[in-house]
Amino acid sequence: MTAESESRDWVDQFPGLSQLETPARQVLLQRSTLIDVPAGTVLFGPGKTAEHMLFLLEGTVRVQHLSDSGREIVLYRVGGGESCVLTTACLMGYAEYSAEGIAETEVRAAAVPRLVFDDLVAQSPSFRSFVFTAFSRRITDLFLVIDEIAFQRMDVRLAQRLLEISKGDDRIETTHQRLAVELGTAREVVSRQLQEFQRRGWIRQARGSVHIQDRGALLSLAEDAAKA
Amino acid sequence: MTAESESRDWVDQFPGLSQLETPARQVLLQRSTLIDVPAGTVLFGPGKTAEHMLFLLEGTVRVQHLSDSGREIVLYRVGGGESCVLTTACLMGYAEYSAEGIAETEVRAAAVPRLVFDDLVAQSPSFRSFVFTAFSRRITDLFLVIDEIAFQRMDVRLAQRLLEISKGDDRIETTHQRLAVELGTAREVVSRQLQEFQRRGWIRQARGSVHIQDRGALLSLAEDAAKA
DNA sequence: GCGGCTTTGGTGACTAAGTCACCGACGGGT
DNA sequence: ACCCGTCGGTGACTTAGTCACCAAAGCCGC
Repeated sequence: MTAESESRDWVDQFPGLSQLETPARQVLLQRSTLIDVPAGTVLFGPGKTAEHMLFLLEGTVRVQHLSDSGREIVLYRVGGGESCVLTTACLMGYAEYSAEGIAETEVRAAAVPRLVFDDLVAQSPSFRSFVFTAFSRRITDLFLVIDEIAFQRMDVRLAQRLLEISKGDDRIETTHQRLAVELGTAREVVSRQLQEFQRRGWIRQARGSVHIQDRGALLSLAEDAAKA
Repeated sequence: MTAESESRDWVDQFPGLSQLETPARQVLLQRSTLIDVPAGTVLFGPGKTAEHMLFLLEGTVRVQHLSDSGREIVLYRVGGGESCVLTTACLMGYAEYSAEGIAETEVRAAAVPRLVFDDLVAQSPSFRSFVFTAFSRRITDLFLVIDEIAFQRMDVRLAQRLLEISKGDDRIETTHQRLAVELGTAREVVSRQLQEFQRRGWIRQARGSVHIQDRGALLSLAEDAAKA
């Protein structure tokens, strides 16, 4: 597959755009730019104005909030086949970013300029639907995040995150501090929970990494949420 | 002012729609319906599909989330001159409500049918801008809610809420249980904090109400957030 | 290879918040 | 007057967050 045909096809990677009308699809493909950025790049953040809407093709972007008090919390992740509504929000609307987006892996994305985005929203019913769907999914997701922070026990949340981050692989490369930011808690709390997990034989710890030993046990703890 | 001229003018109550093009304004006015509902009405909630977008003219709507575990938390309020993006989200997009909206006071609103809404988004640049602004404001608001729940002390949050709810009047008609739902915490926690406030002479309690005695003290506690 | 530095993780002691179980007081109804 | 549901108070306990440190592991320059 040549680079050219690849750049013609990226729209197909978005389930929400499968119904996209041919003219709109043409506009999207012709007036967007493919970009590649290395892991760790800050894609957007306070003070940076967005002039493009991003459609993620590969990789994941972590969106986190920096509180006034200097603490951080991970809000959500955007993966391949999704668009980043936060850039959309700032494209069209209101104020600045109050959160930053960081490439967790190498990221490939299609950048759509502001004016093209606006035009597509006006012209294409299915593009509109895609955009609003993304917004409402994000909002209901945030409701769940709030719920989790307010009412869920830390051990359950930590187990969920470990499983979520590990994605199949049993070895997780991360520090206690980073896990604390994931959950919006303190490093000591994570350290103590991990010790307890290790004591029970569910994980093994090493400097800078966690090794899952008993995925089933973590899973059943993580799913306590449902039964409660 | 007759009922008719009043129904022609409601668009002016929305700062975000001041730039609205005349044809769009006509469509909005002619194809919307004014509704009045008494306090306590559930405007939307799980299982109810929305066929209208709501523009609030008078009153406030409280949006709260019901967690699986049966607990609740107040997410935000929508007041006069604002539109309810959650209904918008569900109009256009994805899934069902995961939250419910309750009229806190008597509410007057303009209801815009789904198709008219879609049409306006397509036709009017400034309507688009209004809608996206509302979405992004809501999302950044939710970020702040998350931040508050995760990192703010309960006494500070309670003081903030008391001031916010009281809006000038020193007498607040509410129960400890309701305040607990506001903050997503337990009733006992609220009771104990209120006792402490009373001990310090900041408030006076009575069954079903709280009387603010020292607004300044509450305010300085509430603003601790900034200095920390 | 050594000495200092930073990053990472461990720990105890304490405070804040949430949970559980229970009680009593108030305020309508009938 | 009595019953009952709502409202608030309380003690005992668990969980989470904070603070102040410390020690071990990697890193870097020399």
